[in-house]
Amino acid sequence: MLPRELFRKEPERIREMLRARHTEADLDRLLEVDAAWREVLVRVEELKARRNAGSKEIGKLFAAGQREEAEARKAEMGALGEEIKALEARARELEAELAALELTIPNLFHESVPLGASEEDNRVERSWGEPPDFGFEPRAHWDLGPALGILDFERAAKVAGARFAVLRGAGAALERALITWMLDLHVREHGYTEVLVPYLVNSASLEGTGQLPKFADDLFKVEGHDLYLVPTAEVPVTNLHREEVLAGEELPLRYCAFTPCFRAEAGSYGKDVRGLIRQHQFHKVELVQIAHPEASWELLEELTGHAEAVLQGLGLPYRVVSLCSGDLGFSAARTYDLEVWLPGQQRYREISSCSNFADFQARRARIRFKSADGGKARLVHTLNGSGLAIGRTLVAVLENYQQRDGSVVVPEVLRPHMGGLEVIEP
RNA sequence: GGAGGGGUGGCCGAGUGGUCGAAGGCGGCGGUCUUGAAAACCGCUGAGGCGCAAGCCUCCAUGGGUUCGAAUCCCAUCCCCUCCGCCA
Repeated sequence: MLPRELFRKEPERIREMLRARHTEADLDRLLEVDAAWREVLVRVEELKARRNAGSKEIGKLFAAGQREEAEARKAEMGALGEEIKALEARARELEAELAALELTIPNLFHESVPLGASEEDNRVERSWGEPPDFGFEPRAHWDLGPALGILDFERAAKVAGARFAVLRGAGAALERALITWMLDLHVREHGYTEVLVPYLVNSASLEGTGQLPKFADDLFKVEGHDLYLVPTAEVPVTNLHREEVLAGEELPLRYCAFTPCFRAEAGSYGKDVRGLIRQHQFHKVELVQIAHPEASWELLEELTGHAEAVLQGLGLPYRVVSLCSGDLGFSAARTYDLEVWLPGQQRYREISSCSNFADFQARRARIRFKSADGGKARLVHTLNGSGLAIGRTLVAVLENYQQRDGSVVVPEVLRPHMGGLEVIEP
């Protein structure tokens, strides 16, 4: 959500942003409704001021025993009340429409964001590691996994449907090792506080971080309840501090959380239908920071580094990409994607997305801070990034550590978490 | 699921129809005192919106209603606590 002043004072800036994002929003209607709402509001408040003064007088007249005079005023105020009620209803209507429109406007983006229409225009910032040279034709994980007996898509389809997977034996252990190792790394090396949060969240939380109202189709909703399966830990973790005023000194708050993530993936039919890349349910270790506005851009670099440290620790080649204006998420002001090399597909694939939302989420979720030296409460900046998506990391490990005979070497850092296992064999 | 109790400012807590945006306390800020600090004492200290401005309007869980006037009365919903039931 953007500040209303901005719509009023600099609508052209917003129009320009919408163009650069290659997205549509009814800004004209928003401006029209805003003007109408303010007009009605001024009239309502005038009438209310009169009624308040009148009512106060009635109290005094009764106290003074002037009953007749008081009754006359009562009749007068009664008529006023009817008028107020009608105008107020109109004002409420307009404000509701304004609020709804406001939620459909995406965030302004940082000046460093490259302009462009699609992921073709994203900018590669740097890369790390070399794609391995196998000396044989590397296989994709959807061949490797089932052959090793650690991945079963068919039985997953039977118990749930498409876009689900069953991990088995060393596969399940590998997933679990990745989760534990990543959490430990962020907690012990990077100074994050681990939190374990609800996997079902209410609609207020989803509005706070920007998934609702625009992206309801991407979510799984629990029938008969105001509850949704979390699409990412970003939602419960950022909303931990919704409607709070934090102490400036304790910023930044750094949280990491492991959660399953559930996504309906509506509109991605036919995309990544094979393998673990795009699932209705996957695991993710998420990093969330709640920051002082002056520190957030630097913290985005830092947080991205924390996610990179995971890939480096696992020895997985990757590159860092700046999302262009057209590819940027609705709430993000700037995003770095980490893309890991997948030998089975001979391409880089997104494995982490690290964003600064500036005050966009904070305004929706009313997360503010106050400095010890007084002053007004100000909006915080929020950031988050995957550190990392576990399923895709498992894919990357299988494909990058495969051997000619179809076995997979376990990355060294994970071995202590897998009972010392060094190689996954059929 | 059943019965009962409750949701008030950064926090705790009083307030059952008008003078209440709300006592008191804690915390915070400023001051007096002090070499400095603590203690003590004094003062200040909620948020949002509209308006060029003076100023006005909202906000006591949320949404409706009654009334000239609602934190206070009525209805609905949500959340928390206690007990009972069920249950990993």
